[in-house]
Amino acid sequence: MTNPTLKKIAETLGCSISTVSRALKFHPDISVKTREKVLELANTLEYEPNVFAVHLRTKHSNVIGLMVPVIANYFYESFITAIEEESRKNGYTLMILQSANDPTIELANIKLFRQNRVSGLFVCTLPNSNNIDQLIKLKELNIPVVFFDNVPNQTGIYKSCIADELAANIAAEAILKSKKKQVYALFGDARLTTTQKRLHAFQATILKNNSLMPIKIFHAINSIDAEKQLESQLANLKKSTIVFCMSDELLIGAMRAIQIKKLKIPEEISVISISNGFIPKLYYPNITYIETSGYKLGKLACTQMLACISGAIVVEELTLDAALVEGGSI
Amino acid sequence: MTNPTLKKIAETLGCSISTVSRALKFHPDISVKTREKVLELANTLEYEPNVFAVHLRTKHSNVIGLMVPVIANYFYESFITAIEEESRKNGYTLMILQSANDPTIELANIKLFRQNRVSGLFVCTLPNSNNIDQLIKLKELNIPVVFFDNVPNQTGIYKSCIADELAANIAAEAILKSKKKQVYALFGDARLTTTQKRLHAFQATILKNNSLMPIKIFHAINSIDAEKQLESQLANLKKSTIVFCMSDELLIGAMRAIQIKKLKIPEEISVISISNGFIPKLYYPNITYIETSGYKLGKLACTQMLACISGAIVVEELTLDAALVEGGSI
DNA sequence: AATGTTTTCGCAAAGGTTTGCGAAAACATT
DNA sequence: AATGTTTTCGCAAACCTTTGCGAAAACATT
Repeated sequence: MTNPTLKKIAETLGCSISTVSRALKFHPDISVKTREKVLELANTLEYEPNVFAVHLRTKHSNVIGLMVPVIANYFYESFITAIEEESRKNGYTLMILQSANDPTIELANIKLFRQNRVSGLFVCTLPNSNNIDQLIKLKELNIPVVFFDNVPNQTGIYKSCIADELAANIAAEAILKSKKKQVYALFGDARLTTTQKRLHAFQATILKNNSLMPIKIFHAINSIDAEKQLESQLANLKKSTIVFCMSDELLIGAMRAIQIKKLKIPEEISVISISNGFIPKLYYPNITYIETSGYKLGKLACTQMLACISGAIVVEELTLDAALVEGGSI
Repeated sequence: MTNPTLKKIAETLGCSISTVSRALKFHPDISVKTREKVLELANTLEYEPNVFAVHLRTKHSNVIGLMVPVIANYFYESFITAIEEESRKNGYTLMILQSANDPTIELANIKLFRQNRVSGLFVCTLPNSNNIDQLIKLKELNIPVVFFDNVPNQTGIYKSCIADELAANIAAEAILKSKKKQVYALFGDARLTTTQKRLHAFQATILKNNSLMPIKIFHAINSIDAEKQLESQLANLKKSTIVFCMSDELLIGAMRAIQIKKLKIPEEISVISISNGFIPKLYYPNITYIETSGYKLGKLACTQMLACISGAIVVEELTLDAALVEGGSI
């Protein structure tokens, strides 16, 4: 018998559907004797509740949505890993969609999440997103939304963030402490809130210390861009130079430029980055970095999400700690 | 009005539910006049069909399942990226689960996929999986399963594979051509079918050429293991040595060992790897590699899956091409 | 006007589960 | 035996959509 249902079990057992349903969930109304009978038949038939019917009745599925610009990214993949682990542990499954850096796709994905009545949604918005309103409207449908990484710049929404400011501060302090004579600081897309936060905190720390360190700020949108920009600077490299990268993506580009020039780290050039930790350890000496773990952020965001779903009172903005991990690159 | 339904629209319009349903899908039975009325109200109310009800009725959801040991992996993430793209384009959403190298979780995940009546399932099985039968049984429920990467060693199932043998052959030929005096060949977990295939083809090619090249074969289960094993070999490095890595994971470990020893590539040691292409380009000179694109494999597997779902006759085993990408590491 | 044809729409069932409420059955109390 | 209490279970509605079939309404033909 394929696809056994409550009805079929009831019919073969000569009892009602509701009895079967209740027996299977150990409802006290059902006598032990009939419960045993039901359980036995259900087992041999390998009965499994039809999730579609359950969803229809309960009006929600145990699915958590997750949208990222791209999956194939050192940061997002570790975030996703954490979310998947926690979701599974808590009886949820994960619906993952990429917005592919396209606001149109982003909007279509939001619609999909809405139609699927996800129990909650993790979103990293696009830098050029125009769909924030649509996301906020999900609250009306009782779908909690937790923003992470690139979060909208407004209050009244749930956010789980890297300690962008703290990380940038730590980086700036490490750079000041190094007393290098030239700093090249590579930042990402200026439209991203993470970029803005990191840049602002970075500059603030430098200023606060009244440092006369000559700092050149660059904005690069990807690793190739970073490589090119740094390469042109390295043409006439001064002694005692340190390169700062605000992300793994940029670090990759910077490292390529440095390797092509055959510069020895840290003798001829120093490097420091904000990173997940994976990329810095590919090189030797390991690159010194300020850790911003996507995995830990995922765990943090999950606590926020689960609290939201359970209806608890939730802090709007959670921030993950950041700490310096010494490599040998300074 | 929250959650507008056909019923509500019908009531406010004073017509029947079926009329509304048909009007919304431009059924010819419905007159233009009433259709317009329905459409207008549905628009202002932002009506969206309740997917749960649709699923219950149609007995399937447009969800494709995907199970990998871990998401955070250079190969899988690109595979996932491709699957997500194609799924979205074809109106499917993706349900991603990790088996986390635990057969128990793998089994639980299979159950989840079954319960959710996924339209199809992509699986990379675990090396120590004992759940192959469960996966094959899904066929009875009309759920096509496409195995990829580490595929079971049996016929009668759908597989999308890297050209393991071809890639290993190309690597072996490149190594033979290099005429190096010592070869260290790093292979992965011996229980994986990919490892077995690559090792076998590698050795066959070497043998076929009657080469007297001294080759040392190693098995490493991860990058740290690879690093340690290679490190002990590099202690007394002979001139004219080449290192082969059958995967990115191993390449990372090998490169760490090489960098720690401060060996210059390719002057003091040569490197060649089978890879996705991302890791080899982090270094300079770029590591020469035989490309096995997870992204392309994803696209290939999707064609197989979509054909299966549509009920077409499908070739059981698809194999992706492989080609040498020259870096400067030999 | 009577009959035939087409257009337009509603009834009702099906898909499977859950649950409030009521009823029958079993048992206990006087 | 009559009444009260508890145990045990079934009815039926609700969740929402889809669709075969039949019926009413509108129109055309003779």
